[in-house]
Amino acid sequence: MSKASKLSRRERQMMDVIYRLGEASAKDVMENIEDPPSYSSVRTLLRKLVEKGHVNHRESGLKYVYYPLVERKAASKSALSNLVKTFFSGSPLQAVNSLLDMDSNEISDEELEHLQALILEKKKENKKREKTTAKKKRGN
Amino acid sequence: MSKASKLSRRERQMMDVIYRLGEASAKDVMENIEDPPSYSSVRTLLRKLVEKGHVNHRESGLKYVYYPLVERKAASKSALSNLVKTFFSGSPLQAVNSLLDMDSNEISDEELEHLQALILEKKKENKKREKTTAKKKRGN
DNA sequence: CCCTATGTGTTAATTTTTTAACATTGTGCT
DNA sequence: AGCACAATGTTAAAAAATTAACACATAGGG
Repeated sequence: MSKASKLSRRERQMMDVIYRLGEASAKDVMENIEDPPSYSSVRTLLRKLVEKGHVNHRESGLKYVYYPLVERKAASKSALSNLVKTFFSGSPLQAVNSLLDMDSNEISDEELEHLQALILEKKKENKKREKTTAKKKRGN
Repeated sequence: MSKASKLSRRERQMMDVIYRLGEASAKDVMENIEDPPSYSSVRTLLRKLVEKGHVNHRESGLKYVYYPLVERKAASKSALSNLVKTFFSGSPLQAVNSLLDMDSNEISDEELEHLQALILEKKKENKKREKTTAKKKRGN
């Protein structure tokens, strides 16, 4: 399992905020949690996240700004993969389906075309794979 | 925020297992958590999840089988929506992109065509929306 | 019937998480 | 310099989560 699965509830909420904002001060974090704990708690937890190696901070003027140590991209992949396993029987496609169906979601023509291009690429890959599979069969 | 964000670490792990399996006995849950707590703990937590209204159980022979009270579909949407906000700037499309790129992921031609069909539908919807927007503009 | 295996229920101790209170530090302004 | 402000650091109390230990119930095999 990934690091993420070991986070306590508050730690998880805070990591989410940090990923969402890219980087965040204690104040930022607090303002972006619903039902936030006290400022003091936020700071304590941030320090704990540093200790545990989930984030680091740099000084920015007076204050600290915290940023994740696992890159957003890597973290998102891991999170997605987890979600797909949990809710979509391990099929990313089912997840895609669900995403496209999300209302509140107006995808522009441009974006749709980009997607189409991606799909075409995938199809090409499939054809390639087909060939090599055929080769193998002949080999047997 | 959704119910899910209030779960403790163990509770979250257990809910994940229950969603993944559809339904699960205490033993099932335990066997599907890495670094699992003791059997006793699992049972205690399951009872807590019942109290809190996250799951219910039915008797199956001797044992209890637990199932989620929020349907998988609803829960998955909520989880996806969250993940999209956290890691993809609120753009489901970016998430789709990432999903399609997940290696370990061979999508069949059939599935790809299904996706293409979906995209075409979306495009149609866009055209419709364009029209109504145009109307509005004339109205102003 | 009796024993064992496999369940659950209850309770209390332990550990971790969360919170609050107080101390300290540095900057900028008057 | 002296004050107010906005930060962080430290410590200990309070609350919540996690664990373990023990009690009880029932089915099945010998």
